[in-house]
Amino acid sequence: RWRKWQIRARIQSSIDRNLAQAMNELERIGNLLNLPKSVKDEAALIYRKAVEKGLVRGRSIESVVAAAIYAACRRMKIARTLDEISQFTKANRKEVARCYRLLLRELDVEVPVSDSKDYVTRIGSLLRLSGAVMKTAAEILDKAKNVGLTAGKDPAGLAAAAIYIAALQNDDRRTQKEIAQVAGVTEVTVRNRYKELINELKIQIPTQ
Amino acid sequence: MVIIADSNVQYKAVINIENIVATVTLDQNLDLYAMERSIPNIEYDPDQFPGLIFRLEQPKVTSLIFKSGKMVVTGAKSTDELIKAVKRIIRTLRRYSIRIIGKPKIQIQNIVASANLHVHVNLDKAAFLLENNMYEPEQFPGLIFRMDEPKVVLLIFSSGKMVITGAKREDEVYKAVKRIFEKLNELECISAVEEEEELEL
DNA sequence: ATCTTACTTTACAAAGC
DNA sequence: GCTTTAAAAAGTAAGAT
Repeated sequence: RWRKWQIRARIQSSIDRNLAQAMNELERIGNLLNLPKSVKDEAALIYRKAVEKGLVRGRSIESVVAAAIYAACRRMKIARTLDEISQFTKANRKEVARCYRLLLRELDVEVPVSDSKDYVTRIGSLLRLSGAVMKTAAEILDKAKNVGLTAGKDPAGLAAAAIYIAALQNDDRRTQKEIAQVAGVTEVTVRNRYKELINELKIQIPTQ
Repeated sequence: MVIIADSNVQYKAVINIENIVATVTLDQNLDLYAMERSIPNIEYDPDQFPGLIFRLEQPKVTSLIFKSGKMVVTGAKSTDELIKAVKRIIRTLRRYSIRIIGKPKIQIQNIVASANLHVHVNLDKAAFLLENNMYEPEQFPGLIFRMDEPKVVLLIFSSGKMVITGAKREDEVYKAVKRIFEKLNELECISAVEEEEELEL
């Protein structure tokens, strides 16, 4: 009936208004994170699903947008931590993480387990490392995963340690400090992962 | 501590009940201000939290007491300990001339347990094959699995150790551990722990 | 560099904001 | 949703020594 059509139209317009505001936020945060258009498009798709399912009610548009961005990054294999993303919102990491979990549970969005090799790409580009170093780091991470060294560990910390080793092996020494900083982990974590990788994978470090 | 050994499958789990959360209902209202005045070592700050905090040393539990006469008791490691603790709490209240009428109704709301399967668990594979799971190593090292029957949540670590929570009866804990072992085994997400490693624990 | 303390996750109730 | 309580798992973090 007319009434029903009217209700539907009203709901649609509220969704449209929400989407319009969300797309602005998405564009803003996405640009601050230097995300490619493909990731922003993917995040927009995820966000649209969330609004249509009414998941944004009672939550800030901004934190759901941030969660959608995080999910999109994971799907597109563009490494960004929840901390990096939430720093551009008024919400904290915990709130964005809460929204992310909601998206995972309520939407049919498949998100692969985060891959430390994606962080090699991320850290590598920030430090302008050579392809050779990144390739070596990726190989180290593959071996580590095969022997069960990576389970439960922060992929950013694993990638940082692998890069530290790979850089040494390729005569392009980087300090644990600079790697830790761009990876978003502490030096202690890099050191711990480093020791473990060296010992368990029997990696020889060029002595200097 | 309960050790379960099953001859059919090579299944050996060490299970520990770590914490029981229960509610206790006293059919009467309580004057928390009067209690705070007369009972020593009590915390009561209604601006911060509506409940009064009372810690019992033996058995070591903590109870939150509300003016409605309802309480929450946490920290017990067994049902016996929980019942003993509730009796002592009420005896203590009476000792400080707080009138308690009738007998308390105790309801277990949640049981938290830990278990060790003594195997390595391939979390990446489990995350891919198990339903209703979440594995976000950036956020937390354990895989979170929501089991339907018994309805509990398990935090599974690659070491084969785990946390089981959400159970309302102890047998649900044992059932859940047995079930997750069988499930992980069927999905081939389990591998033996080296004897050397086994010994160090 | 290593130690200690503390926070991440899970479930659950209570009464009130 | 938050506040408070308890407890485990393993990883990470922060501040002190």
